[in-house]
Amino acid sequence: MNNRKVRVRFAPSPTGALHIGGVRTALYNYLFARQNDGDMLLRIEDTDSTRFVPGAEEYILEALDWLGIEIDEGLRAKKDSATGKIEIESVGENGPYRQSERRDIYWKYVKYLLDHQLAYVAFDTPEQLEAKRKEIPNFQYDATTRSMMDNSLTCINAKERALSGEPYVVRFLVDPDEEVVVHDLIRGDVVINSNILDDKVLYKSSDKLPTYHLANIVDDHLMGITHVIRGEEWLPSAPLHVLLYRAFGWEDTMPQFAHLPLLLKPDGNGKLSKRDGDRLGFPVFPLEFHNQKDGSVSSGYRESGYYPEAVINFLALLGWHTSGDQEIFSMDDLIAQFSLERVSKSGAKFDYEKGKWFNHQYLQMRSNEQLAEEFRPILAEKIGEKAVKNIGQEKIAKIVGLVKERVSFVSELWEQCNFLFVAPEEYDEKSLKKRWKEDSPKHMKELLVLLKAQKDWSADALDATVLPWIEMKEYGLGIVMNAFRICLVGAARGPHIWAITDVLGKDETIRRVETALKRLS
RNA sequence: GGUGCUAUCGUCUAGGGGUCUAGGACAACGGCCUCUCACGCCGUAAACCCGGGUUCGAAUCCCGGUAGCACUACCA
Repeated sequence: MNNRKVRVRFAPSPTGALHIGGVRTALYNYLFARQNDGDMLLRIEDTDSTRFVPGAEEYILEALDWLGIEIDEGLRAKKDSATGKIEIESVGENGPYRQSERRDIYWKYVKYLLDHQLAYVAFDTPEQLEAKRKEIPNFQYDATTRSMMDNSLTCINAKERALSGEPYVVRFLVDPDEEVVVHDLIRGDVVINSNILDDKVLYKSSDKLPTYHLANIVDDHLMGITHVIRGEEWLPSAPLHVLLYRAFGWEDTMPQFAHLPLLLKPDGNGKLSKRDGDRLGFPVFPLEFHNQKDGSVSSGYRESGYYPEAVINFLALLGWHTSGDQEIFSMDDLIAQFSLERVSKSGAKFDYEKGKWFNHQYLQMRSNEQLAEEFRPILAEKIGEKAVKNIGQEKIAKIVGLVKERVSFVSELWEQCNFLFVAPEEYDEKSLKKRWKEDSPKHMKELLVLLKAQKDWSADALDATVLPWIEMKEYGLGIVMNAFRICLVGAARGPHIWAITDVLGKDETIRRVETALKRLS
């Protein structure tokens, strides 16, 4: 058991977009697999056909692909090099990797349980169960109640009824008064008395599919899964899973469990939900999702301008931390340093502000050339493709380098540097009030003369011309420079003034001062 | 209601009997830098849920309480 190759799986349900909490679960699985030279599998758990959402599978796979979470076995995204469209490919010998395609496999195991009196057939309809729940407070289908229900334990002709097509389910027969121990890698031993467990439905004849619990155990066993790393919401059903492994006689190869703390709402308490994102204005999904079932559109981190590395880094630290002070982790850092033992036990509130900070960090690490490339489409939208071409990548990179430290997202670049591409249309009132003085027009007129005569337009040369003049006239550096800045930028903001004149060039600089003089005198 | 899990600054967390007058990061606030706005740098404020016990000594171990969360489906 200890010598087995580490194999973990991420097993989402295709019921919609992949929630950010699910992404973190996938990430931790991936980190654990990579760290131990193991395999990361992806299996689709679609045993509830009624909840299937078209496109969800593709979405999940594409999201993991975008984030750099690689799948070794099972279903994964394959990008068509020609069209860029995402296709699904299946790799590995243990398929199919979609539970709905594994019907035949499961029946064998259901039969085994039935044949060994470890499970039984029940005919109670949902309505009857509902009535029972109303009739008896805290009703539970278990050792204390199964004898009064309609099942193969209480009727003689169960086989005939089932064969005749009467709908039935198969329930797990849970023995009472047993202390079931679940060893959890994060929480230690969790002991639960089997009395509180109910006889879970393992299989329904209506669609010939098992429920999650049965399919999950059978697949994990068949696929050689060694570690089950999943959300804390599964902890209460873990004892049932242990019992199932035991029933099948698979205890010696039963995976180890690790139940991850939940991602909580930023405000108040409770699990982070899609609604919270809508309400508070941040995405809870990695990619934008167009729900084909209900037509809704949900925003995604990718479309909001996040870098996958930033999302990974942010998510990794929501529930896990090293003993040191390191905050920035590349995927390789995480693989090297991650450990399940250091995962927190308590839920983590989702702090969107910190997510922004991470993106800021990663944006600063990018080269100006890279950023210029990313900024280009936005710029083209603002000033036209032709103008962008005329300016050239090199100059755009230079401009981006001037302002990148002020932004967290590429999309914020435009508002920080628009004045370097387009002359100001109007002048910010607040800036004028504070920085445009009575003498400013006079100052600007004199400055204009100086600028026009200037041959060397380098920052140093301009500095050497303008500063002594201000000093000699005793105008005050701040007063002149800020007025000058208003002429060029339209407000009291932006990079160093000589960086601006450098980008603008002599002609444009002079033109802007003249325009301002005309409008502000 | 039942069962389980959890509990350190507003948030993510470090710490696992003495080194804790509790460390880091985000956010907040203040200062420095400076022609502006940012960035950056420096600093300030900010926490051991409560009560018992064990111990010379408890944020740390134990018990109880409280609170929060999760689960309690022919959903996953």
